Amino acid sequence: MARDTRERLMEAGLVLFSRKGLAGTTVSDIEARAGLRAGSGSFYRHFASKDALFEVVVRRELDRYRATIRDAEPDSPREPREPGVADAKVALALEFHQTLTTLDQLGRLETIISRDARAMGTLFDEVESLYNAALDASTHRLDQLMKAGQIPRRDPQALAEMIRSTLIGYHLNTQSFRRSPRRVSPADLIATLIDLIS
Amino acid sequence: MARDTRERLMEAGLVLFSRKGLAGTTVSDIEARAGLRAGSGSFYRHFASKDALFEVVVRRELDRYRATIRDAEPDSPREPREPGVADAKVALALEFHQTLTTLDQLGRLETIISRDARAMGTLFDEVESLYNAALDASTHRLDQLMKAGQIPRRDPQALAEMIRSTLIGYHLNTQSFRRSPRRVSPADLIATLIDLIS
DNA sequence: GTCTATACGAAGATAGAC
DNA sequence: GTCTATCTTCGTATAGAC
Repeated sequence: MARDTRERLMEAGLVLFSRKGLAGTTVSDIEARAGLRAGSGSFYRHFASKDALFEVVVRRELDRYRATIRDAEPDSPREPREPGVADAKVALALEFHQTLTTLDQLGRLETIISRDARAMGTLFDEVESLYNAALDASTHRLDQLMKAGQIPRRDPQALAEMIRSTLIGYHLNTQSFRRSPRRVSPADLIATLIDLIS
Repeated sequence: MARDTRERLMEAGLVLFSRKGLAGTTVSDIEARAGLRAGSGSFYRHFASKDALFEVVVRRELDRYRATIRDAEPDSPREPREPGVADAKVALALEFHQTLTTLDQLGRLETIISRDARAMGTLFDEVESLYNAALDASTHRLDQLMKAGQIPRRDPQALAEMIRSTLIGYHLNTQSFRRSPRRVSPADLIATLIDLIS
């Protein structure tokens, strides 16, 4: 038992909520997974209720999400000076790849959201605004690339939405249907996307 | 009470399973929504158990899905003779629009799948193969368009996967975050997609 | 075919020993 | 801080009256 019990309970909750949903997860399940005796009320020495744990877990994942985004996006909007078209492609590829990685890391939160959005209460609004912020940032970046003549001019908002839809759709698909030999790799998808945009 | 009770129970189950999941839905909920007294066991005069209803409901939606696909895709792979590039664009737009409509109609099954895939047992495999069949059909169509010189040549499989990801991602996004004035309409999305492909 | 009433078990939650 | 034991609530499911 390396980490303390409260920590293990949160980790267990995260996994189980994403797998079986809030209603489908019992406190006994959580105790068992955290190394406690299932059915003993030991859980309640650490959290007031199952719902309380749920909120704590979701909030923490949300904070992690924010941190990941902050890290991925340094405060200064790096504008490469005199960038070539190739640079733009590389930058876009990196950005798309980063988004997929983030989605992977945050997969559990993603799953919890799609499953128990209604149980999340106000936290749901935070997720939504975070999502919209990311979309706005993407729109802005695409707009700049267009103005710089690095990619053809189109409706930047529609394009941003399309790209985000693609990445999220791909992510969710590979989550639901985990085809063993994935027919189209993330690299292939991104390459196609870049090819189309530029 | 226009339709008979069994029918109303199935309808109620469909709605509630997609909203709150299998575990989150109680038989009493279902009874109430079907116009029966909640808590009376009247449900059990029509179905052996909650799980039994779940299977029946999912199977019926699956059959509807198949029927929708069959209707949307006439048996003869209509190959327009001497088609212009404009024709190809129109055909693609119609196809994408059709896909979004289907996803909308089948939204509840979609939600149930993403929520309770594990509870679906062998039905899940049927959904997956259906999904893959649709993807293969799309790949084939794109390949033909490329060979006919109507759209630029690319990896048809990657392109098909990308398009499908986009449509599903868009659909799920607008489901989860129902922004009232949708920032990018389905038409905008499709237009962007077509613009990029051709 | 729906109701009231109820048996039964599963799950949430608490008390108190160690 | 975890355990055993227990209480309570709720949900599944059945029995039998109407």
